[in-house]
Amino acid sequence: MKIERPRGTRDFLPEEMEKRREVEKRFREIVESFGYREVATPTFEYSELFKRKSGEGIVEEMYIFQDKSKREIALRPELTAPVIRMFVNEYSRPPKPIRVYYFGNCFRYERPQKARYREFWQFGVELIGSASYLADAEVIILAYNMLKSLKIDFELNIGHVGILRKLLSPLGERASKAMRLIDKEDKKGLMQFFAEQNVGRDIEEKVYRIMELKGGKEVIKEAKEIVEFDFNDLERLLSLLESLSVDYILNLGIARGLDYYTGTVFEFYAKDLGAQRQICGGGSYELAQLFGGERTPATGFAIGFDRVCELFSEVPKKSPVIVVVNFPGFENFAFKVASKLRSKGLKVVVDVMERSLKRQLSYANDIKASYAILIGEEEVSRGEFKVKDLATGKQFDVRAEDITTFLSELMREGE
RNA sequence: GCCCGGAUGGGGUAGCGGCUAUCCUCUGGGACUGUGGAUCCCAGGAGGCGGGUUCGAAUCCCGCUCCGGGCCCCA
Repeated sequence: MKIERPRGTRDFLPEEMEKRREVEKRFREIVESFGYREVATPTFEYSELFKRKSGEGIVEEMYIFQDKSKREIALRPELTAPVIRMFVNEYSRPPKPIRVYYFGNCFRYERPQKARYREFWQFGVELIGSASYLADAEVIILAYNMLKSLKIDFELNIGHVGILRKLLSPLGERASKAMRLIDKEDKKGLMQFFAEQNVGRDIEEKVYRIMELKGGKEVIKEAKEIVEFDFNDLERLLSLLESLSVDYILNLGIARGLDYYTGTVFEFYAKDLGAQRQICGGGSYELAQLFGGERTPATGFAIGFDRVCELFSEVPKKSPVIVVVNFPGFENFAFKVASKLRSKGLKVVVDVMERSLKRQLSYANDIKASYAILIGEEEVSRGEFKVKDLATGKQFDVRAEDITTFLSELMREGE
């Protein structure tokens, strides 16, 4: 009986992995160009960390187990909480703002479907210490650039939780519940809630109107007529984005069910991804105090790495491979030549199957090698190797001592 | 937790009650003892699991498992 992969997990074959590494490489280059530095946190944490952030309800969706000392452990379902925990525990002293990024696997016990897996990867950043709209602008621009670098089709939606909260402020504690319903776009539940709570007709109507507001900057004008709110930061944020040619849709219906979000929130949606369209989500928040730290403003986002990889269609360039082909008895020469070439940074493959020359060349062809170096009696006695261009079939005699420079130059030309 | 579809060699498939389970690809070898891609030949490898119906099941029925898509959820 074969052993299968656990449900919701995947194996990545070389081709897939090369693509993923290419995406990762581009992301790293961009975040680092913004001055973000990488951090890593444990794969598992006390489940309490995530419960505090997201509520008891998420227990259902987490991989939770007891370790041998009866500690309740959870495989991380996301990375913002661990990063903020790290900030609170041991990284709160550096000069503000702190710019960090992460790339790691996360685990959620959910029903798998297209672009949703039980083990998945998140690439994200946290910008900690600033409450300014400039911080929000920076991370939005950063996410925007990252996704653009993959040449994928997406739509950026920006909202602000403060507007709806202001509107709901007369409800006091009960506002959170309403925010959750708005977040879910549960219109029925919302109407029922308003009725039960005896919320005034006036507020109810205004909430519905705000939820519908979607479009360009002009939407703010309409919003101002509905609710008394300081739109200054939002306006400045949007102008800044516009001056940098960042396309966005202002969507005041974006809400968040959780109280730690403080202001700007944003989501990136991809076309052509079925039900799981969201490829990036973020916003400003305050979490540190929930984990025993000082109240600290932060903003950040997480990109659904697997989802963007599915959309990324470019085939990364592969560096050329050289195959050393040898006749029986010349294995030592083959290995030596290979070592020499590798030390110059070339990718070199030797025969380890003790096959015939013919089969070795056939294999070279199968793996799409660029060049083959032939080593046998003739070559060794003359102090020369034959270098065969596998694309053209042309063959050159090259002196043994010149082989590395000869091939290095060939590779440079090929670029 | 709910709904729909599916499961045949490593990958892609045909058969849909009855010969040794089809074809392509793949992998290894050979034709061809110092030169790849072509061709030919040989070899390798398969009906998810359990039960039922039947003289006989890959095929029909039931259950389970797993996979895919959607709902819910999405921190």
